[in-house]
Order: sequence, then structure tokens, then C-alpha cells
Amino acid sequence: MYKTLFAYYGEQHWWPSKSGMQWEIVAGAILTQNCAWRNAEQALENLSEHGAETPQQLLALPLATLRKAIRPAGFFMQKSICLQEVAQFFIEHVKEYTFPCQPVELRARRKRLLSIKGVGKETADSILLYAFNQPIFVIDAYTRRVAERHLNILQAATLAYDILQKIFMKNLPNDTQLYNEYHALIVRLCKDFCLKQRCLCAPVLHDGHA
DNA sequence: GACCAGGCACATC
DNA sequence: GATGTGCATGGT
Repeated sequence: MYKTLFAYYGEQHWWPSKSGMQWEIVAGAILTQNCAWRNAEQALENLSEHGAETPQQLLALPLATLRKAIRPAGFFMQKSICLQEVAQFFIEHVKEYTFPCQPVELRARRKRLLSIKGVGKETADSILLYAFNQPIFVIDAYTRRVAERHLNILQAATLAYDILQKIFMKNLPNDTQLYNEYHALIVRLCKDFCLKQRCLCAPVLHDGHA
């Protein structure tokens, strides 16, 4: 599946950040929770217009201003608090997170991210993979649909997050770049072929053609 | 007006 | 562990 998608689409260059800054990826991961990416992007642009392009600058914004800026991404009451907490976390830990680490350490980092209210497994893994280049596979709604409909993983749509993640990671090389591309390609596939919750129109993948 | 979009926390059983 | 609910906006 990966090879076919890669041959068809090529590199996806994720995370789709405009500035390429690590913090923008982290903030984007929170803002895009259960909302369309374009809305998260609008929220990021609003933050930028308010001069909040770093965690320090975000923390300097009054809460009401922060909420107004991220409004397009929805859930602004919760996301604003979460962004502040993650900004604080980022300032405290960014240096030690910049370099690759041992699996034990990676689990510890994940646990610390998960202790932040508003950061669940998908968000924590997105941050670790896309902002900090750690080899961890992201499971999202798209991945579940593709896993159930095309990879024949039974009940993938409702399978516990960690279990589905293990299925992917045990059957793939431990390769950050591969995890990065594969997830991005799955999202691309779903967007191209209308793999919505109730939409079963699915592409047939064979011989390098979707 | 219904459904959906790169979730999450919390309550309840 | 599994399921249901509230959170909120904007596009189709």
C-alpha cells in the first residue's frame, strides 16, 4: 500500500507548515483537532497577525485575544487553554526534544505530552513525529478507515488506538521518514477519493495506479 | 438543516 | 474497556 501510494503521489512534504517552524507544527496539531485543516490554518494566520508566532509570544497574548484569534478552528475555549499549556511545555522541554532518543525515552516524552489536558494520543504522536522527528506512527480517523477498508484489519475503525498503532509499527521498518510519508499519503488518498465516514466509494489500488 | 472535518475529557456502565 | 456526550466553527 505504501509503495503504491508513494509511486502514485510522491513525497507529500508534511507537516504542511507555512513558516516551517517547529512551534507552528505543534500549534497546528492542536488547532486541527476535529476541524478542517483550512480552519486551523486560518487560526494560525490570525495568531501570526497578532504577532504570536512563538510560544513566548502566544503566552503574552491576553486570553480573550487568543480565543478570538483561534475561533475559526472551533472549540476555542478548550484549545486556548491547551495552547497555553503546550507553549509552556515547549519552552521548558524543546531542547531535549530536538534530538532522536531511545524507545524508553520516547515513551516517557509521549507520557509527558499526554499529561497535558487537551493533548490526546493522536495529537501527542503528531507532535512527536512531525515536529520532533521521532519514529512513531500516527493513527487518525483516515488511517482507521483505510486500515479497515483496504488493509483488511478487522474492526480497525473502533480498535483501541495503541493496538492499531502497534499493528502498523510492528509491520513496518522503524523509520521516521516512512511513518511521516505513509500517514500523509493516507490522508491524501482519503481527501482525493472521498473516504468520508459514510462514504464507501473507494479507489482500487493496483500496479501503481489509484 | 444535516453532515463532516487530521479529537479530547469526562461520566457512566 | 466500551459507549455516549459536550465542546464550536465553517464548508458542502
